[in-house]
Amino acid sequence: MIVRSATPSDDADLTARARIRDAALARFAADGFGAPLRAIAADAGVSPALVIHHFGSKDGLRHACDEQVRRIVAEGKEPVYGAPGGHPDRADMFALLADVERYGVPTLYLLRVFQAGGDLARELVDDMVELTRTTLADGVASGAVRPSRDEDARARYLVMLTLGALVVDQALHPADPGDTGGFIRGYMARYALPSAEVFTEGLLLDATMLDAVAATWPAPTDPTPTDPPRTRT
Amino acid sequence: MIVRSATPSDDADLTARARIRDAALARFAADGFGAPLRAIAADAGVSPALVIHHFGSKDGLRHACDEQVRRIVAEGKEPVYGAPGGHPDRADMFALLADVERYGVPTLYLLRVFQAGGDLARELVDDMVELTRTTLADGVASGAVRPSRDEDARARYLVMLTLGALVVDQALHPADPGDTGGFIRGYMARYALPSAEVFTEGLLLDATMLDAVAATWPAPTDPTPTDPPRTRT
DNA sequence: ACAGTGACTGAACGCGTGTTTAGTATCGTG
DNA sequence: CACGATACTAAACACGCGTTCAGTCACTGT
Repeated sequence: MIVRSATPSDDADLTARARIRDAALARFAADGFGAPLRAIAADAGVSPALVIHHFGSKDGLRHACDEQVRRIVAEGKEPVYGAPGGHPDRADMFALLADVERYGVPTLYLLRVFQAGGDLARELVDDMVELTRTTLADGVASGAVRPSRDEDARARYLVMLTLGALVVDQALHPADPGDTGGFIRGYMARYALPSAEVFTEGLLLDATMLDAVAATWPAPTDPTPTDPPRTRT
Repeated sequence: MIVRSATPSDDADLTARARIRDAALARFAADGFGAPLRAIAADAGVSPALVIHHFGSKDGLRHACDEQVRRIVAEGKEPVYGAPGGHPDRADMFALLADVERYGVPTLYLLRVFQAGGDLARELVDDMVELTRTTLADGVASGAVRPSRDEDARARYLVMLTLGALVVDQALHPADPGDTGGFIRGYMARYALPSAEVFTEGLLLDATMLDAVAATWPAPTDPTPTDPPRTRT
């Protein structure tokens, strides 16, 4: 059993283990998960062997980074969403966005996660879809959001759209590792206006394409099989 | 020139160089650009040394694949857009989409390109942005598309959104290498409806967020194109 | 004082990578 | 036929990777 009596839990962030983890987070965020272990060790000022000693393997290090960023996300989400199932507070959300310098590295790390795919990415996307779904449902109930023919599909699609744009933007114009917050601010400066525009006003003025699409890929009927198989055309 | 024969494999009548190129295209599409040269050589039924002999290096092979997919895109675009600068024909566009089985591998290859970033990705995205810009301008002129406060930014944002969703969807749910068309059809089945819905009807019912965003990030008064920030060290 | 334990390192190992080399078969052309 | 160029391969090479190993150091409990 390992007991860390000499160091308080808060000082744990100063241990070599934490230094390695943070260096890996930054490296992975900057260069992707193909970044060499030796580079991470050099960033942390330790030998490659020590990384293995503390984390067992590169996968173990990756896992520790995942857990760390999960922790950061949870603690950043907490003031915005309050208790689990709570509703987002927009003022706190903007405050969080303004504090983007603090969350720049974890954000870029997450973009690398979504870029690379894998189990954690699927899990996080599912979480975001669920969060978006409930938030949109609240909006629909309060009259702020237009109802959809398929709320689940819309929530997932919106997550894929916004996440994907961030991922590709990062792939196309890699963020300066020294100014991780600049990436987010630049993204906002470029896309905030068209984003707000498209999502409030729409894009197409006539519904011919929507009708054609709705006829070709109809929305799923109610999950209860009491409805007739024929959906509205 | 080349006559297809009833050989067990359609590749048998291609030259080794073309066979290697096609094998690389499929491998890169399936596994990304980190795919080992030896695997590509095995797929093509040749030795790794022959790949180098024909393409000089792995980068050379990658470049040949880029050129090939560029050719395929051009010849697929030609009946839809006609002469350079022509306007898209929607009927031909749907015909092209129906022929997705034929273009499945090049499409997935392109998604890998956008996922990995790099010069080709930037170039292709710029092309697509330009194409989208003119197409949207036509739509605005004909009254089919709503005007924007910043047409350039909107065109770029729409390209990033739709491309990004495809890239992330592929990263999260890798396509079956044996059924590359299934990925596209599945994507359509899942997202065509919410896509058409969002882009014709919009999402938000009141413009408070749009107003706030327009005040924080106003549209450029002068239509000077915003150059992407080059912050590489 | 003294074993014990964990942090830590330099050097090496095994492996997979892209690439090179030397050599063989095959083809086109004088 | 002769011969040079091309297609092609087996084997080896050089290198970077994650990982292992043997050993040193510092600290801790008995």
